[in-house]
Amino acid sequence: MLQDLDKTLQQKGVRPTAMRLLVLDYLLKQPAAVSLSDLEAYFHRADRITLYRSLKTFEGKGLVHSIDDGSGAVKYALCPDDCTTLEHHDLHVHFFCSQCRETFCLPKSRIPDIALPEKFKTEEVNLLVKGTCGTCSG
Amino acid sequence: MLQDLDKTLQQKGVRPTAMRLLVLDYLLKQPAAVSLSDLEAYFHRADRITLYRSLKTFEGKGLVHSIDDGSGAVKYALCPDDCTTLEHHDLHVHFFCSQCRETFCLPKSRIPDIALPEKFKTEEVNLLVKGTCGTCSG
DNA sequence: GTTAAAATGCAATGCCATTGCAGAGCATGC
DNA sequence: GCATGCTCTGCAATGGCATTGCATTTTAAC
Ligand SMILES: [Mn+2]
Ligand SMILES: [Mn+2]
Ligand SMILES: [Zn+2]
Ligand SMILES: [Zn+2]
Repeated sequence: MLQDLDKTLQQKGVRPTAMRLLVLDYLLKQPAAVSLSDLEAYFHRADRITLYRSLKTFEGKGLVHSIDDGSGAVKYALCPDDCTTLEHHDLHVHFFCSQCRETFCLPKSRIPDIALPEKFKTEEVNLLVKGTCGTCSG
Repeated sequence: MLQDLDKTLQQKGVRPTAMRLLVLDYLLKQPAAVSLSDLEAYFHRADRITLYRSLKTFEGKGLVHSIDDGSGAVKYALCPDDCTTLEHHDLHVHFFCSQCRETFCLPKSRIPDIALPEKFKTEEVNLLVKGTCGTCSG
């Protein structure tokens, strides 16, 4: 179990420290994206900055991607396996529930191609849907 | 000319003060969305908070809409005529140029319908494209 | 075990958004 | 014209979040 986590980190080129293993373990169990404050609340004995840097390291190595859901705090969610340092393949929709304020990755909702004016070149597309999630509308 | 601005504000239920007329005039002349800092830099003699509240008032009355382009500062752009206090019709794409860091409304690029999982309900959709704008790629 | 590199903990900073409050400006009715 | 009440404005203060510097600890490599 911890072995698996260890291996996951190694494969992405992240050195598996105690804190990083705990953070990864936590991330794997979350149904929704997490903010730094979420992490801080859960690991109340850990230093905020260390948690921050864990996330940043993970992001840089293609382990998580960041999501700006407009809530004021950036959130993070695990990437699909094929993300790397150089390339993030998170071209999926993000959903922010205004009820529970959770943010979800919707990998099945792909982002359609967008027609842009002449000469405009796309590098990255972010699509954020706000509304009520399945749980809250149930 | 100033008459026109005056009328525009009145129609949206915004009382036309000196500052608001100046801000509206400025907004009308911008090809790209503006941040509070932009306003502050231009109206260097005006108070930042007053400018801030002008934008907020405009936003509340359907005169401008706000855009979170991920640059850290919220930007504002004039709404289409049919926006009101209650309803914003800015279901268009926003484009952030990573070169010049300007943000543009692309009203002609409509946002396609997004297929969501069962029970998820859409209230609002934000689509932000990052890349290189026409001017910078020219 | 020694040593260099990487990670951590703590303090400090900076930027942006937002609010409270007192004074100025404006519109209205008398 | 003048008093009155409401809105707008200016200034100060606050709070949240992201980010960095630096000294110390931990880890990995030799
Ligand atoms: Mn995602
Ligand atoms: Mn727009
Ligand atoms: Zn919800
Ligand atoms: Zn550009």
